[in-house]
Amino acid sequence: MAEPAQQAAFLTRNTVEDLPSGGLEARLKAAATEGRQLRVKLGLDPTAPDLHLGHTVVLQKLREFQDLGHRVVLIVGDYTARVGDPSGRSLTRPALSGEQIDENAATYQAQAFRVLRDDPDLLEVRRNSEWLDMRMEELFRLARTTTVAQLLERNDFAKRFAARTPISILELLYPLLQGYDSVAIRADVELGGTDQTFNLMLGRDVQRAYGLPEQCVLTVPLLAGLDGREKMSKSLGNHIGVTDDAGEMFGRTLSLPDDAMREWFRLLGFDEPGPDVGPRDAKRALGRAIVERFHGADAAAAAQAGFDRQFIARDVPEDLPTLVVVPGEDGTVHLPALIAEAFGRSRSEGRRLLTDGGVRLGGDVVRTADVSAAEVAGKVLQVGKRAFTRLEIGS
RNA sequence: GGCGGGAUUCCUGAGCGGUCAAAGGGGCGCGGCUGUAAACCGUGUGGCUCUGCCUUCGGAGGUUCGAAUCCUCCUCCCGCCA
Repeated sequence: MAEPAQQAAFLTRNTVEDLPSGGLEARLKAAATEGRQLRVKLGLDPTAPDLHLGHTVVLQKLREFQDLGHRVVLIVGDYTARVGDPSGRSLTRPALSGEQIDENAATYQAQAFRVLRDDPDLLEVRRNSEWLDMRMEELFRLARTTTVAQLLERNDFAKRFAARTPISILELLYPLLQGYDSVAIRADVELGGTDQTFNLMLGRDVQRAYGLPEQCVLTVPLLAGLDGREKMSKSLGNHIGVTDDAGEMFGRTLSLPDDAMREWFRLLGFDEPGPDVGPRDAKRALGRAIVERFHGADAAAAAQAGFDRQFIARDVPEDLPTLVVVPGEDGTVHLPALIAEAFGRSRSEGRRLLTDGGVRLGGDVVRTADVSAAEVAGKVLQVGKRAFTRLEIGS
């Protein structure tokens, strides 16, 4: 294992804050003296089933800890998810069922393993229902550790309080529950996005109140979404899922605004291309690197080839699905119906697409709703630039 | 407990009782220019058996020839006072 100072320098690369300042190095030294691994905590609430690239930034950092021999403790927030996080505007977010949480949790773990090393010495997966399903008495003890004033220091809360928008008690309790996780697993370090700084720091207070050493806090920047503005989030639809297929990953990456590209390279841990590489090629390199990480080099090459074929050569992709068409009695087919069936849109939308010139048949724009069966047989129906299906006549 | 405000289509946010499937903006779709970038331009954005018809404006009733718009009750949200 490398010297603590070197480790600290390596681990704080591309992070925003290391709190308290220099705390990580001190902790690494102490651990080295005691001859033990650090316990590095990350909590994830299994509220949505899939991880995206944004999550992998912090996972990547955890992986670095693992590579240095430290132990990652991944906490699946099954209990907190069950309560239903009331923050944000999603007033109607329903508390998830136990089964659904179990399912999500399993998916999470599987996806996290695409980044983390699944080695029992280096990874421990825990669920916070193990300790959060506590007696009132214990909750009282936890609640005594923190004052309302402390909680209101959080920017988020402060703003809402000032603006007189509602803050539920449950929301106030959330940071405490998260902090208790740190107590339960005796975290040496906790990681999170910059939006988690307050919660992570509060974990220190909670640990202290329980007579434990306080964890160090390491925050990583939030990865911007595909729009280049908001942080990546599934609900904003600006994400790339870690389970997306290779072509999807590559294509979506290319839609990233240039401004956000540098940051993506950095946060995702890829080497930036030199200054002589133009933005177009740099982004293609980024796309390949991303696909390669999750699907391998062959898939990355194939994804790029497929992309070039489809969008540069304007050719139809390989392996397109076939839709069997049954003509009407008069021997014609109704295109809006086909569009609806093939691409999951409504017939009305299909009609609009036709009049807007967004539909191609065998490469040529069609604007008529009804065409003869002979005209469509064996041809490729295309909507927009991305949706294709081959048409075959059936009976 | 008292008083007041609100619930509109993906989001936001307009909406004299008829001309409202419902303004504007955002987002998104399609088209153009391009590098599936940005910026910009055009266009569309409930459904359908589509010159019309059907279902939508928190829920249930009611008034009316006619209601997103008026009344009643209900549910939920918010603020102020206690």
